[in-house]
Amino acid sequence: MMRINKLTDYGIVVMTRIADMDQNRVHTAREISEDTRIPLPTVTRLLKTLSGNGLLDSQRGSQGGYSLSRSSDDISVADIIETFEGPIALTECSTNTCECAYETKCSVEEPWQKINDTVKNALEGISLNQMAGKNQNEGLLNLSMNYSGGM
Amino acid sequence: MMRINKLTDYGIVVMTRIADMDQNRVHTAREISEDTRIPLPTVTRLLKTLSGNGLLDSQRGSQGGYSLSRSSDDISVADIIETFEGPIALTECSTNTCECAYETKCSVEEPWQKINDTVKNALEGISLNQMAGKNQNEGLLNLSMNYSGGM
DNA sequence: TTAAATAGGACTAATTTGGTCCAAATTGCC
DNA sequence: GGCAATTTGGACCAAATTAGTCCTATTTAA
Repeated sequence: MMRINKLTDYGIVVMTRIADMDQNRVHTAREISEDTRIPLPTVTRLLKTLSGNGLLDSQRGSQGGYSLSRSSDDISVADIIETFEGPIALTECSTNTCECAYETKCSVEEPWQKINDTVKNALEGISLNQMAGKNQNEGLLNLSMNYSGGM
Repeated sequence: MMRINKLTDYGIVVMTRIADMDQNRVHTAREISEDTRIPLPTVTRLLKTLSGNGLLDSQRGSQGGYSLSRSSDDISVADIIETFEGPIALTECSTNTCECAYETKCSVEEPWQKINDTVKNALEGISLNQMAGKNQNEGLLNLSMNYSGGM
């Protein structure tokens, strides 16, 4: 079904939730778990990953917790996906290590790179801010595709 | 890594290969296997799926084989992906059966639908013809994204 | 000193995926 | 009519990936 992993999905939910929260204080794993109803051990792991990849700042110890490392405008859905799944690459061909067994130079490689770029651009174009509920006015997400006639 | 399944990838390779071949005759599983170097049992299964979903016509018996069911211009990458993986849906939220446990109405649902549509449009915009080697002149793939300011 | 947090990593169960194989049905050809 | 070449349909298993949990160490405020 070509979908992102469940944990990645959760990660986006968690990030969205944090973006919706008070930016002036940190939020604990327990708080986020209760809020999202995602089990605590799982939330803990998500937050560790997000923090380890620089999307969240963490503060240890009592009164510690997590907060966005930068403005929700500056965090994209692609950022979060890549945190959990590595570089966005729909096929091996989309990476630099494409080694198609069946031919010296496979013909689908180049098209795949373009397809991949398109998907990547789409995901980079959506900010966490747009995902968050505090911006529920419509019209924030206005992606559109243009298939231009020329190169 | 958010990638399509290997079998789907193979499926695209197989379809591309068939599109590159002589359209005036059918092609056997064995022929395609030798051509793509994908093991025969696997190719067999791919072709069955593709034929069962209407992307290929099949002719049984001696001298039988497979051929494109319609012009390579009219077959998109999305068609092939959906054949193997079902409807393109990056998350549960992208489907109609979204049942986010953590809230009555999850805030990320609507954005996900738009993200999904964007990706889907991108994949629908690439035809098999564009993937095939016979059109190796550049400039055939010219997807671009427009982030318009308004709704 | 203690309690409340995060950090790091190991571990297992569940699910998905990839790949193979077999028997049946169909069709052309001798 | 019989044989050989095909597709069809489905079962099956091994491998890989993913999801989820748990334990211990470290940090920090009160």
